[in-house]
Amino acid sequence: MPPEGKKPGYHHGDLRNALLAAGEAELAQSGLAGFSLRKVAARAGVSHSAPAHHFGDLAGLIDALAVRGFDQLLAKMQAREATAPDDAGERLVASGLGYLEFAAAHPALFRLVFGTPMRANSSTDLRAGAARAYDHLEAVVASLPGAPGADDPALRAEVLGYWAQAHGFAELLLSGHICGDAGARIDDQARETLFREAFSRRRSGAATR
Amino acid sequence: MPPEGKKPGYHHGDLRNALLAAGEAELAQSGLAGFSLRKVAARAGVSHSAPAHHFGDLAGLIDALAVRGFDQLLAKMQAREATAPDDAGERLVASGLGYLEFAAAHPALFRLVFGTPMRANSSTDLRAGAARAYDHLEAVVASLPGAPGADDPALRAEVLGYWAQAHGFAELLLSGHICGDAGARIDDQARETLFREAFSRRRSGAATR
DNA sequence: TTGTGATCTTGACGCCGTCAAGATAGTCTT
DNA sequence: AAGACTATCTTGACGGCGTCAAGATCACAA
Repeated sequence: MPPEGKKPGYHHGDLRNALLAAGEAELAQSGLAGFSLRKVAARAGVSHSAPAHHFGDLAGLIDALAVRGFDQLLAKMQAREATAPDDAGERLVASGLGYLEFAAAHPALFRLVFGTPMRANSSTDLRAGAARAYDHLEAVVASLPGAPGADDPALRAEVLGYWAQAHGFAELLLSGHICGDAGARIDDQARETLFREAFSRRRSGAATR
Repeated sequence: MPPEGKKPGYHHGDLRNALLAAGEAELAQSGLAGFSLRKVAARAGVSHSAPAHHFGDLAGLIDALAVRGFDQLLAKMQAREATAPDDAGERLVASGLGYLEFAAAHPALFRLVFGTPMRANSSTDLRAGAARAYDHLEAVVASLPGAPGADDPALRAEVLGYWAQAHGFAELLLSGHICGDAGARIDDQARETLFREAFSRRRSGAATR
């Protein structure tokens, strides 16, 4: 039976995607702390070791979820850029705001994506997803007036500088180190204006050297 | 028996500190993934539920380790600043390099420190440790020529901008998204020059607006 | 000497990831 | 059409985990 129709009992038909969806739902609802293979399986309505056949082990499921997470992150960035005025600088700011938007909307998934170190044993899918996101950011940075050329190694430093600032801002937000005046969770709008200010203050060059 | 001499059997004498040291050793050796209360207890040579009396539960031990981690992080920043020339900008760069140095030297502890969100239920010790680190960075930023005044809300944005960039760089390093040319782990020296370049490119103001 | 409270151990519980073995259902061959 | 094969999913078991309740041991003070 193709990935259509109800579950006829023993065989699911599209269990892999169902498990990924259940995993995202579990992350969104219960966070990353108590994330468990058995809960995901139960949410999908299958036995506790059904996921093993599709993902191998817990690391495999996390890897697959991270691939989807990277794609969603990139999509958020692009969606935000599409709303920006036709200016390279504004597009870069919008890209960062999309980054923050994703982290705030899916904190557990964001932490999962960047939680497992990207090593040689990571799946090629995951490496490809990360490369897609990086390449997109690089293209945005390269379109800035006065940016280093595509073959200039300084471009890498430039891209990493922007990426690090947006990523650090997102991490500090999720860690609770950037909060409202009363220590409460920061508002969506306040988050954006604060990032805009911090981001453009840096870009205008405040000080020495 | 005061916290001196060998362990006379049943009572340890200084178990709390011994458990904290064992926890750091366990983090350094086995990382954050398989970190377990029982392993820490075993490493300290006590039964599996001895830590409960001193830390309550696993979250309590992690909280206490995070407090020490914040202090070590701040110490690394200050140590690096002490080696910098007497210039506000250089001191800021050195502070960031100390931040990176700590993250690279104690990756699991670094992730533990920023892993658990800082919420209202965090211990006052932890909040104080985080505040000490922030206040120090704020002082360094405030000493920059042309920096906003201590009462100017723009100072906060400025501080967060610098913090976010250093923190993001550290996180991306630990995530393996900043690596050498062949995808291998980046060298200590290469890390520093790359951060210096990314950091100062931003500060010199590369582009529009 | 006799408590008395702090400290640590022992044992149990349920949840976890993983593995081995078996049941079931499509698919392919003849 | 019948049988075999393979992919898929279930069941049951194992050790490790955090946590709790109960008991053992020690330091110290009355």
